[in-house]
Amino acid sequence: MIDIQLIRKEPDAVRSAIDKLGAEAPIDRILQLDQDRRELLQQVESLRQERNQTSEQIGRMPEGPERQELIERMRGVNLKIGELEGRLKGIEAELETALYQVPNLPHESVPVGADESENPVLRQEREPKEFGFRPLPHWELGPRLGILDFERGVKLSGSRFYVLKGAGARLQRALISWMLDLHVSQHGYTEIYPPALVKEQCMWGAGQLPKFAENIYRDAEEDLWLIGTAEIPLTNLHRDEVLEFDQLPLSYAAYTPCFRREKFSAGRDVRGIKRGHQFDKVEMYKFTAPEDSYAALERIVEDASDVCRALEIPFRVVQMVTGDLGFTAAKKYDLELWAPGSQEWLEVSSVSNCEAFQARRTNIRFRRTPKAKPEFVHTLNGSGLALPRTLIAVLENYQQPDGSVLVPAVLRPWMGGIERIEAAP
RNA sequence: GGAGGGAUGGCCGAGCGGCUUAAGGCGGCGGUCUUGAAAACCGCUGUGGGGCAACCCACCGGGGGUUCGAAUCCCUCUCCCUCCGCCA
Repeated sequence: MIDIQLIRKEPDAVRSAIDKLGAEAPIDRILQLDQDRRELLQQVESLRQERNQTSEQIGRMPEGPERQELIERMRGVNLKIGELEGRLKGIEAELETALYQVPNLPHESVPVGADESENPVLRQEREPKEFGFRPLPHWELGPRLGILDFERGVKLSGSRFYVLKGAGARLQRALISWMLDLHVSQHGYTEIYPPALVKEQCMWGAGQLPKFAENIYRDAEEDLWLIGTAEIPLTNLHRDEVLEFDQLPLSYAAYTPCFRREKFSAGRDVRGIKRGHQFDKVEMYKFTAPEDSYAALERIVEDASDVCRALEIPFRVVQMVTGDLGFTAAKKYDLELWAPGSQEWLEVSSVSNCEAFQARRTNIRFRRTPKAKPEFVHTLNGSGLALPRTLIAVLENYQQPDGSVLVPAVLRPWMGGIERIEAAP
């Protein structure tokens, strides 16, 4: 959430920032509730002060009519306190609900735009190569090679599920291990294996709730929710902690499965493995001091870019305009790999600086000096990378005229030396 | 799933319903002493909120209740520990 102080002090700036997002937020209601809350709070506190002082006095008094009279009076004061507290509680609950609905505000450097069609492409590395034949989309290539089975995926779990088999399954596993090793040994991340089921509180903390409730799977009996991204457990890893300044930045890399209902994408990308209900992802995550977060954002884009570079597949970096920032990001970039068979740029990574938005929701702070007041950290996340789409890009870019697929050189050590994936005879 | 035990400040650990404004200790910070350090002694040592100054309010795992007054009594939930059952 954003800082209530900011809403209180500069409501017009907040309103215009939310306009740029193309979003809506109950700013007027928040201002009213905030004012009501403070007025009530002062009344309640002065009554409580009276009760505390009088009760102490009663404790010291001998039995007698005077003491009884004070006790009687305090009964009345208590009644009043109870009534005011009830009202205060209601207002605070409503205020919190309203604050949780306010999206993060865009950083001043983010270009204003209505939607994704206005996202500028910042740069591109490598040109799509000439194949000399018509490159196949992965949904044809995979089944022909016997490494991708849609029918059996549907048999097991319904639409948007598939089975990877043989060299296909191994290729994904190789990608996961290689990416994690790259981030851990070359980019300074600490590997984390987090739970894929988390409490509802974690969903609010990471900003998945309240907006994306329809897209989340959850257990009907327990308070356990399936993560749509490792960003969720990683955000909450340090919930309610006060970190030391010299610990920062904390950099984590995690491999997890991700689960999404895809209710918002009904009918879109139904072919292939581009958008499923379950997919794997390697995620990068950082906790930084506020003044360092924008340098860290660029750093994560580079870390994700290194993956694309090493795979020797054309990719580009796209900046999200204000209208495409989503709920939690103040600034966001996407990385897209070229898929020559599908003939499209595939979003394989999304890199965001959430500033203090998630830290405020999860109460994650740090102290500059041992005596200093705790401040909220900044949090950043970026895919590094999403597996199915990376797999698509590898298969489609490395396909050969004879229908086989070469294994990218960097992956061969993780593939037991296999250099080429060929259809079983 | 069943039975029992527990949860108190950064840590350990006391706490008959009212001088608890949470004892005491450890650790940490500052000071005195010292050439310096140690020791000793003295003081300070949480978070959030409101006023934005003095100050006030809340917080003893969470929530609710009893009372003029709750760390303390009652209900409930969560987590941890021990044992039993089940289990990859």
